[in-house]
Amino acid sequence: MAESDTRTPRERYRSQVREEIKGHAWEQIATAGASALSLNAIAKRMGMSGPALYRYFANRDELITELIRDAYRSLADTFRARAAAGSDLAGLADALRRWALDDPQRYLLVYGTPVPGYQAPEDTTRITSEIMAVLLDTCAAEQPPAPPATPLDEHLAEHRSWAGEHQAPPAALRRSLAFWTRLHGVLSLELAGHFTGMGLDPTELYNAEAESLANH
Amino acid sequence: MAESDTRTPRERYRSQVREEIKGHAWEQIATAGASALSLNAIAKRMGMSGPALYRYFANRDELITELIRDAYRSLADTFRARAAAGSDLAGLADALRRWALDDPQRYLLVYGTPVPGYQAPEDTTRITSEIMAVLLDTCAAEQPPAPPATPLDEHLAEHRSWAGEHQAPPAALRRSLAFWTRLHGVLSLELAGHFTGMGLDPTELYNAEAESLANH
DNA sequence: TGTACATCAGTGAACGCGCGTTCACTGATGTAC
DNA sequence: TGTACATCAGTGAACGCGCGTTCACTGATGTAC
Repeated sequence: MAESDTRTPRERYRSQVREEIKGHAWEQIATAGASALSLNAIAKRMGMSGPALYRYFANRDELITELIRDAYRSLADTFRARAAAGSDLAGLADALRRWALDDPQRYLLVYGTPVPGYQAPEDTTRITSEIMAVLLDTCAAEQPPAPPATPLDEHLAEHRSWAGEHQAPPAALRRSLAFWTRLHGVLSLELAGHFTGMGLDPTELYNAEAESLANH
Repeated sequence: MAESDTRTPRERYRSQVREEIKGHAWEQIATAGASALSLNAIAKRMGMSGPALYRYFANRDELITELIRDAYRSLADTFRARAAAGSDLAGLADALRRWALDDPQRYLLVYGTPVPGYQAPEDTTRITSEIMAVLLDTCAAEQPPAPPATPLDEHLAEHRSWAGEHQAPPAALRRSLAFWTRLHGVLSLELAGHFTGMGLDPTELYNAEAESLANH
């Protein structure tokens, strides 16, 4: 595992500071949201002057892009690790929920209201494909008995480019998408605070959806 | 219908300008998002000086609060109108989707990433109750035959404060929540742009969810 | 091992900008007699 | 119908603020001989 680090000390230092900057960026996002992210404020907390950060990121957008990319990556890695450990659909649902609740602002940066005018880097769609591939694998592996065909299956049979080269049957495509949209439905309402004051536990809702997806 | 307007000309003028301000606020939100809403910018577009707006709103937060309230109200009114016209569950799903797509930023202001530090006015929970009441009525009215009891029903039986005085059976509570979370799931992913590049039509997903809710 | 040079991290001053918000004021509109 | 006064919409100047970003610079670190 421990490969020798062939980078020069300067290169190591650079990436170390970059990581530190990103760490402070996440802290700031956690308390004030992504729209309030400020390079000057990060520098101040690091005990540096504002312009110093421009040695590490070309500008504010590049930093945000990097944070978004990392967020996508961490979810994809989480999913892959779970699947590699032999997890079933319910396990993936659990992984998604933990990932979201572990750092709500990270979830919201990816799945919340898009920053207007800002467009995500293109490799995010590639990472999304990775995530969907794990989902498709799992859905295809544990297809429940006799899944009835639905009208949606027809549409998906003709629009399956998002599944890439994956050979999943229509029912698996449909289940993957239902997994994705239903669980995000509970999560996004929960993280936006729409269950507070309703006097019920979103976890119960989430688990019920996950279970219904696993058995249905 | 046409009640006599007992307000003085000045009062009428005031509320007219207030509405005009809100109109420009929505335009601005539509193009740059809620976080970029600026009183000065609104004033400039109206051909007024910045401080003039303080005759109509105490500050920026009060304006945003008013916009959020209006957004909630418009959805509740839409729902009630549909239900009053004898709509079924599928009709409500359609109403929700139209309302969301008609003005995505209005949807996102209510159901998107919350503005950090800002807390919604308390009467929004009351309006949400109105919306849920319409949903519960509809679900209770067209209960599908022999709905099987689920573990979630137990939880909801003990946590039904959000349903107010509504006497809906457990299955109706469950169906209402599923309606709410599943349709928001498709909508929020769609409006955040997570289906672009996937090569499928979110409308098909949405309709399939709506139909599955109506028949199941 | 020591010296000469190049690289590069970080600083401090400065730029223009737009923001929310206050204040004292002008001028038009409405009200009371 | 006309005059005196009060109300109130809107202005312009000013406040302090923090933002992203540039630039010329210092000083430490690494490299070549």
